Formats: sequence, C-alpha cells, structure tokens
Amino acid sequence: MTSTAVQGSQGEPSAGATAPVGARRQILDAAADLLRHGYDATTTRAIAARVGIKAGSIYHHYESKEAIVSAVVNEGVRVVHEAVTSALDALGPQASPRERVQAAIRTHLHASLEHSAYTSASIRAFSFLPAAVQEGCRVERRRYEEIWRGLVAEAADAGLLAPGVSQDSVRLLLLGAVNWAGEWYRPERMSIDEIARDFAASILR
Amino acid sequence: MTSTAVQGSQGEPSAGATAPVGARRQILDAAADLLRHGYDATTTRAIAARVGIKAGSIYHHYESKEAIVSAVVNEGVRVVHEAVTSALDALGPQASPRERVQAAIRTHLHASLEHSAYTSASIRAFSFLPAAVQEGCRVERRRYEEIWRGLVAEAADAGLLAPGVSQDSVRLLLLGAVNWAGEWYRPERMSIDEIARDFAASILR
DNA sequence: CTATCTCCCTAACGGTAGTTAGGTAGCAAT
DNA sequence: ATTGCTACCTAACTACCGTTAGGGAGATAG
Repeated sequence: MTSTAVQGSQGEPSAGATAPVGARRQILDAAADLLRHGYDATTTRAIAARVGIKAGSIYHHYESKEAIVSAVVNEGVRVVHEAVTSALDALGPQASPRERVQAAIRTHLHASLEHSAYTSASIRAFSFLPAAVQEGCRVERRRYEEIWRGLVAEAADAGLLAPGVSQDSVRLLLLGAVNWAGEWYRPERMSIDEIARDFAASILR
Repeated sequence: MTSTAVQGSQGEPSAGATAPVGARRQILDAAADLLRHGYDATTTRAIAARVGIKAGSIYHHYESKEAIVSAVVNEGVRVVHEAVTSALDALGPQASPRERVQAAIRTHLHASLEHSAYTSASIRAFSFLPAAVQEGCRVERRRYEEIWRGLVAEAADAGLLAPGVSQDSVRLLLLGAVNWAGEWYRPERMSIDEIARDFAASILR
C-alpha cells in the first residue's frame, strides 16, 4: 500500500543505487513498520519474515541492520520535508502566514500519522537509535527545521505571535506538539484537520 | 575477591516495604538513568554494574527486570504528579488561571528535565515499554492528566483560550510540547522558567 | 557453638540477537 | 558446455540477554 508514497526524485528505476526497488524497498518497508515498536524490536529476522526471505539473505541487499534503519530514518525525514514543502508551494504566494502555518501543521501530521511509516519511525524512535544513525540524518533534520523557523518568522512579522515570546519557543512548542501527537492520536477521536486547525488557532492570534 | 564495594548506607533501614531503601533504591536509580537510552539498553547487568554488584544479585531485591522498570515508571509519574500538585497548592486560592497554568508547565519541566531521571524515563521511553509495564501505571497517568484537564478548563472559563478551540486540543498541545522538551532541551540555550513563560504566553491570551 | 537470615557471588541455563561462510538453483551470455 | 552473476538458503558463529541454582561470608539470636 505504501509503494507509491515514497518515490525517488532522481535516477531511473533500474539504476538501483539511489532509489531502492524490489527487495530493497520491501526490506525498508518492513523495517519502517517494525520501528514503530523500537529499534531492538526491529530484528533482522522479523524484517526477513515480512519480506518472505531468511534473515541471512538480507545481507545480500544491505550491509547491516544499521544501514537499513539509517535508510528508513533518512527517507522518513525526506518524505515529511517534501510533503510540507510542496503543500506550502501549492498554497501560492498570496497565502497568509496563518494559512501557511496551519497547512504545515496539517501536512506534517498527515505524513507522520497516516501516510508514512517511515516518518513516524524517524520521529518516535529517533532518540533511541544508535548514535551513528542519528548523526547520519542530522543535516536533513536541520534543513527541515529551517522550514519551521521561516514559518514562525513570517507569523512574527505579521504580528500573529503572542507579545514577548521568542520565536524559538514558538517553534519548539509547535514541533513538540505535532511530534508528540503519535503518542495519543486516534483517528476516531479527532480528525487531523481539526487538530491542525486548533493547534494553529491556539498559537496564532 | 569478595570486596564489598556496595556497602549499604542503611541509615534508616526499618522504613518498611513500600519505600525502597538501600540497595533497592540504588537499583531503581540506576535503572531510571539507563532508561534514558531505552528499555533494551537497560540490561540487568548494566544496572548491577552501576550498583556495584553482579547481575544475579539483583534478583535478591527484585523479582524481575520488568518489576524494576515498572517501579521506576510508576515513581516517575508519581514524582511529577506530586510536584505539580504541591506547586499549585503553594500558589494559593487567589492565583489566576494564567499563573496556575504557567506554574504547572514550569514544574512539569523542572521535574522531567532536571530533578528526576524517573520522570524523564517514564515519559520518553513509555511507549516502547512492555505492555504489562504500561498497563501498570495507566491509572496513575490518567490521574495526572486530570490535573491538566482541570487547568485547561479553568483557563477556558476565564476566557484565556483562543475562540473555537477544543479544550482537548489545548491540553494535548501543551502536554505534547512539554513532554517533547526532553528531545531538545539544553540548559545553556534557554532556562526552564523562560520556556514555561513563553509556552504559557503563547497558549493563553 | 549452632542455626538462621541477609546479601552477594560464581557458573551456568536456554534463548535470541546480528552476522557470516559456504552452498545451490536459475538464468544469461559466451 | 562453461562461466558468471543474482538471489536465496542452511547452518553456524560469537555475543549478550534475563534468569536461576547453589554456595559462601558475615552478622545475629538462642
């Protein structure tokens, strides 16, 4: 079901090195889903079982478990980054800061709670991952953070923030709230669009 | 080599079975600190090493690793619960809803980021814990949630919330932001009191 | 002195983790 | 027919996990 959600932007499908295809993609899909329950619950044997092969055969496609998890986390950050970026682009240049912030919240929540197991894995399990894996996507994470830094700055310029509060605080408040949503979100209780609307309305005035 | 490295302090040994003392307390302390890196990183041998005993000796004090982690998480919830409760009580009955919300945020952050490894463990690692451990403190967690439900209701009655926003959204926004703070907080960047002030000012008007 | 209790040790148990060496079947090109 | 490559399997390796059985040292009580 998630085969089309993550599509490489560059390189032909048969190139093989940059965009995972076939078994490599299946391995990443399985790992991303298993990462919901943590790094140690994501065993090579469990990944292999979901793909339909044996544990040893994984090493024909990836050199280590760490390499697999690293690829998953990196793709998770990339997916949410691209989703939010294109959502903001789709709004057009005349959109208000309020609309843009709300769209970013909504898109981030959709990506991490519905569309991509990669994104939710990269958010929830991140701080329990091996240091090498964390280091490997720190740059991409910073880049994504910059989007939110810009959004908050726009809101501040438009006078939408509470007086006297630092933009850092607002950004961390917002990102914390959306990243923590994976801990309590249940689709039957409140829709993602409602959450995004309430979050934006609470922060902006 | 029978070096007794872990000479029990045993100042008040006859406190009873409810409050851990001596070696039991040291075991919980070690486990709480190790839980920062996840449940599986919290090995019985690592706990024992910190206490200064061997892995097998742990089972003289606790019946299982799960029992240890369960005790840690429960105490973590209890600590933050009591801290916030007494902070609110200390404010007195004439304190404004704004003061009370800000005090709750500040106290929760202090407890989870500075004072108690128990609290930070119970927050960050919670969703990756065995189901039995999670279930064992679900009641206490609900009770703590009720405090915030009440605070948000007070703020709503005082007209401090954004119009048209559900109280559930505000509570989840707030709790998400403070619970996620463990992922980015660095004491040299911003003080906890500043964070609490900014968070409260952003949500309340 | 003996008995008992507490606290800790050594040594191992069975289980599972990540990983690897070596083999095999299918297929394509020479 | 031979070679070589891809994709997989079997079977094992070492390491470490939670846990347990049994024993020993020291204090205490009778």
